[in-house]
Amino acid sequence: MNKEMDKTYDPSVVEQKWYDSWLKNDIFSSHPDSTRRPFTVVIPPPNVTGSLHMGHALNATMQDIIVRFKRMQGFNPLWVPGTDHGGIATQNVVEKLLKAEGKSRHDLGREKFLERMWQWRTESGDTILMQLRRLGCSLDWSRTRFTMDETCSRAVTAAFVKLFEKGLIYRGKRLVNWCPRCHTALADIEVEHEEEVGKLWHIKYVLKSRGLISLFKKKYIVVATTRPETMLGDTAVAVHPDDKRYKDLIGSMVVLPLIGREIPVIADTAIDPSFGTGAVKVTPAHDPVDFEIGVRHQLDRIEVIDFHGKMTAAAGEPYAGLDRFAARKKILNDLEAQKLLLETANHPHAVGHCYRCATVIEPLLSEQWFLKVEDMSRRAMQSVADGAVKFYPDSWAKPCLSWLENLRDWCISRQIWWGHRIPVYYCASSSINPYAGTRTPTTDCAPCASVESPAKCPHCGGAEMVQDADVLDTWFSSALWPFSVMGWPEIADNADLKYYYPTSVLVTGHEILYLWVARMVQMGLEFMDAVPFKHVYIHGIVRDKFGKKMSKSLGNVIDPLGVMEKYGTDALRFSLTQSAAPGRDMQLSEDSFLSARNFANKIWNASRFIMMNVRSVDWGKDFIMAVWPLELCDHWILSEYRILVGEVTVALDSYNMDAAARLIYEFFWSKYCDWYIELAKIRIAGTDAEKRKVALSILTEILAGVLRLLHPIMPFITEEIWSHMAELDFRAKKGPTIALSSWPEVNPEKIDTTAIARMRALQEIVTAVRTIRSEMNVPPGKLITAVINVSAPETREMIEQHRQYVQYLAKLETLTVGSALPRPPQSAMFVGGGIELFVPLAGIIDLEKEKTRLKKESANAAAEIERCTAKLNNADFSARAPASEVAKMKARLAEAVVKSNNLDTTLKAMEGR
RNA sequence: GGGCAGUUAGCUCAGCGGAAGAGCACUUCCCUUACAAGGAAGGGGUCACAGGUUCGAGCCCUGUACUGCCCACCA
Repeated sequence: MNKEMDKTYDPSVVEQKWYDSWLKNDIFSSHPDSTRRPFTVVIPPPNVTGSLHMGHALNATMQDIIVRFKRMQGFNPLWVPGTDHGGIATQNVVEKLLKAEGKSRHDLGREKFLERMWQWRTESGDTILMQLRRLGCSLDWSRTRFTMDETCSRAVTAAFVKLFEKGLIYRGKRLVNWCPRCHTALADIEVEHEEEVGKLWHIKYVLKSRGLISLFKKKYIVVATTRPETMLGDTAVAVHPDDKRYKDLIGSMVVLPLIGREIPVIADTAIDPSFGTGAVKVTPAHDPVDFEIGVRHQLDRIEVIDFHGKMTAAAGEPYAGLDRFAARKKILNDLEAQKLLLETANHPHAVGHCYRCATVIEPLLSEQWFLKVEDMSRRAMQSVADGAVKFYPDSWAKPCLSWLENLRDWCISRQIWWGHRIPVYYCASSSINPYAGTRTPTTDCAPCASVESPAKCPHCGGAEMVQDADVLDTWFSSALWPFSVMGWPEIADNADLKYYYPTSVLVTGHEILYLWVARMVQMGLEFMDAVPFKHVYIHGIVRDKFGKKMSKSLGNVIDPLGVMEKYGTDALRFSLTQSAAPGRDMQLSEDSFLSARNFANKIWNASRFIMMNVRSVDWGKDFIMAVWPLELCDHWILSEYRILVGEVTVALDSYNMDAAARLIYEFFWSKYCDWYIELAKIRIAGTDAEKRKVALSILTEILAGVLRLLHPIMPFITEEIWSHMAELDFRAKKGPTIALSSWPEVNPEKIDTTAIARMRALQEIVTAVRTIRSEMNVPPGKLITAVINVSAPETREMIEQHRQYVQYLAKLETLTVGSALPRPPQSAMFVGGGIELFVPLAGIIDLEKEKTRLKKESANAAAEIERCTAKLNNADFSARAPASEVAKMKARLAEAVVKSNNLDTTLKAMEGR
């Protein structure tokens, strides 16, 4: 550990070493411990199909920051890792593999196919978990869960049975969102609506002659539709009951074009008379609104599209067997040919797509299992409303509430094979058994839900039971995650559940707020009688530099693994953290990693410099901290550090990780490195061994503090540097790994505002000299002299006392301080902060250039005088603004006046010369 | 159609009631023994627009315009 540090920070040699070390020392695992407060986080389980993308990296980094922060604060943190089986998505992946072999899942059969699925999951399912290790995540790997493992599966079955027995789960033939490609039903929320410019076709439905044609003004009624193919299943035409145009047609019959079926004109208030023609074709089997109308008017439901998206036999010749879009085309042609197509208008409208494969969703009638959500939603809303679940940022509470409020029953059955099979069993002889085939039912036994496969029918004792073929929506198991990972439904002796539940915070992106977060709240309340998490921290979505969502298909993804490879994991983490304003999406480009990488290198080199010098000192037996006496810059940097610690702690406590990152960056680079290290060099290079120790002590103390503040964000580099500080005894008190060191605590009362003000004044002088140097092209290395006039005696004395700071930083050979020293000939000038500064530059100075510069300054001063005067002359300002503001303004004016006078005097003298 | 964000330097974003900030990019100078992945200095902004509140407004209020996202059964 005592070896010299390399000249640049090389993440590749460091990261693996420390992660292994953390694992070896078992510092991430957590056990219930009544003497410590728990802090629990469950990871949003990534799909087993996944490889780590930027969204995962951001999400995991945010959680790791919080968890590491809490660990250092002395909590007993538990962060549970795991993966989601990812139902449809994962099955699609394996089906694609099969397809490449020229096979379908049906060729294999359910059992063989599932074997194949498990094989795949065993081979590839842990990839993303390995990648989370690479990211440095402090997850308790001994608790790794998978939604389809034994623990989680038991919870899923138990939850289903409980809900079933409570009467909240029911089966029914409903209109559901069907994906013809994935061949399964989807929940409402799994349908993605996309605005598309479609067509609105106006079609003529001819009225049936009743022998009293003259009674009608019109011979036909025009309906408007975006989906003409569904007309084959029309069983009515609906108009609004108060629509004068159609009032007298209600009750009459029209002839369905192409088919010739006679259907009634009905009145329903669901119709908006102002849209289209005000007359709507009603297809109860293929449209949710029409379905409802159909229920109200007892209309037939004619199913004309099948589960593959093809027209059924019921659609009639010549359409039967055609794909739905081909049928649409043909129908339009046929209507056109019969002069029944009156108008084709462009019509932007939202079209539903499958969230897994983007196929256009087809509303179809089918038998599905539903979960009644009304009561659960009500309780969830209550929790959000009364703050039992608190959102960060809280602007997400309202959308969450309104989603819960408008929630309809959840379709939980899926017609795929990969997932938790629905634990419902039918008596084989029952009329209810959907899998009876040609068998003649002999009983009416109701199906039962059961954790174990029942040996016989609980109703008739029949020995043959058939399990439902469907599996549960993958989000059903996800919804149980916060307690299923801890072994629910085991409650009695479940120490984990007692200790760790409810979890402390859930960290996630807003794209799965409803899909997942809201449902966990519902399920947590239902089964645990307590919210699953107290806080929800919502971070943004990672976008590319053009603001587009990163996706493989767009080809704009930045691979986090590549970034880690190229810039280091800490650079990736810092970069993500810095841009992660709560709730706001972030645009990421390659540049941001570069600056984070540079920051890491800066930390590295500052540390290298300090350690190099620390080692060159003979400390005696121990490394002694805080050796007296301290001087101004020590008080200053300690004060700035104390401010920093307070601000970073507040930021992390309120999930403002971005602010924490920026605060540390700013302090470390612009204060600690740019000023303090430079000033400390005076003592480090000096001959006074005691002073040298003081400077190095403070440098080390603050470095150790900053490393700890930074550790949650940049775990690897901080640990590596920490290890290089191994021989310093203060470290022993703070733990063998920085991950278990204590979070810095400071006494805010010790913040020395005078020291801060004084340093600011000195910095201003240094900057002024440097500016003059730069403007007059004086090389940085060339020693020059300066003369300062200061009117205030205490400031003068302060500068005298710290002249060395100024001389060292501004590279001044001599510095003369006085109150009314004359302007040296051929000198450049600066006025400000109560001082007048001259830099004699005989032979170097360009007097014309200097005059121009001073004139500009003079004009600025004049403008300032005007501004301040105007403000002070405003009676309302003096009367209403706080006294401190008025005083500040007066001081500003006074300074500007002095500045202006000094500049003008000098300018006059220069003119006269 | 509803809702929620955003609009500040060329780019990415901080600041959210009392003198316009950072990083990157740009210009000039510097390989000064921590760091050229660096140092010093500099140029660049009527803080989207219009009203209002206030002694005072990027900052609060009300509209408007764009941009993005979420929700929604106008066929």
